[in-house]
Amino acid sequence: MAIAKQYTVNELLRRFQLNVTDSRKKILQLFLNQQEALAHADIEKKAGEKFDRVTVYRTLQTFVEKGLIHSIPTADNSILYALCKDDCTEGHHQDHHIHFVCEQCEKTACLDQVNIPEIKLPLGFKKEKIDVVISGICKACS
Amino acid sequence: MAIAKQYTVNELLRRFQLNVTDSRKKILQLFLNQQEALAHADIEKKAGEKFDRVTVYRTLQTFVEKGLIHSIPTADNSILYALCKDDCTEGHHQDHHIHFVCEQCEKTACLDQVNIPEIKLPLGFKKEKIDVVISGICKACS
DNA sequence: AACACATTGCAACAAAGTTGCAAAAAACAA
DNA sequence: TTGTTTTTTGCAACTTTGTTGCAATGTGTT
Repeated sequence: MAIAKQYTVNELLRRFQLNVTDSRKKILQLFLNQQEALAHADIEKKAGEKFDRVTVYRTLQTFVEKGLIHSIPTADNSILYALCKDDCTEGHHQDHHIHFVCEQCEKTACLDQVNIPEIKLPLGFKKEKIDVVISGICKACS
Repeated sequence: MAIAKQYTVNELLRRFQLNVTDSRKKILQLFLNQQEALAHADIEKKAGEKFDRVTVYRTLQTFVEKGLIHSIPTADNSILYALCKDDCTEGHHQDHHIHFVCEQCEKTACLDQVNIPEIKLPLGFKKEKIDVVISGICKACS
């Protein structure tokens, strides 16, 4: 299901079969307003009025399960979350885009334009999902 | 610097300019005996006699800094460690191999044979480092 | 052996994440 | 709208994970 800006937060939540609540609206809005990926801590801080830490955990988990956002593991052992641009469905994320981590501004973005070339695995290995994280200097910083 | 099995643990530690201690020998031996990547928790458990949690943290950190092992971030927000097969040097890891996570046995391995194809980034982005994690079913499980 | 230096383990702490449960809010039905 | 059911929230208590300072111990060197 595609997440496009023409939908309101309420409409989006409905489309993803989620009850419309305050925390979900605020947190989803955060993602819509934002280019780069967000960490749990960012969300706790930026979500305007403060929600309980537990609520943020549970909201993110729900969003991932329903396919609104996907998670990106990072080198420093934390998880970032970003909106799923398209064809992510409940339980199965198609992250066929790459993630770019800027070493200067430390922001992480999804590069939707870039395709991941086919990678041939040795005999016997079956590929289900591929995650590519490239770090370097982003467009804004160079 | 290449890590080959013909060297003893002691020799390896010396070569990487590390003092030879009990915990370092035991932990390095663990990695040498093992195909797949290890999590901090695995190491605490498997390291025969128990070392303090702090010692394990510090030993792993030292090994990463000196280039004996490299770390692999995982989707469930934990870090795995694996031996560096070759050309990793102090402070700079050349992880030009991919990591494969089996969804069945949950083991993570480095596929050294597989090369990462060139990925063209949009104008303005400068690539420094690339991490590829593929999940699916491994050879042993299929 | 004696020295300098590096490493360890303990304790205390900080941060991150989880669970159960009662209260509050949302959805649903009449 | 009102009442009923179901979902979500926030709190408290807890577990797990990771960090820091420091005294004691171990390692390398002469």
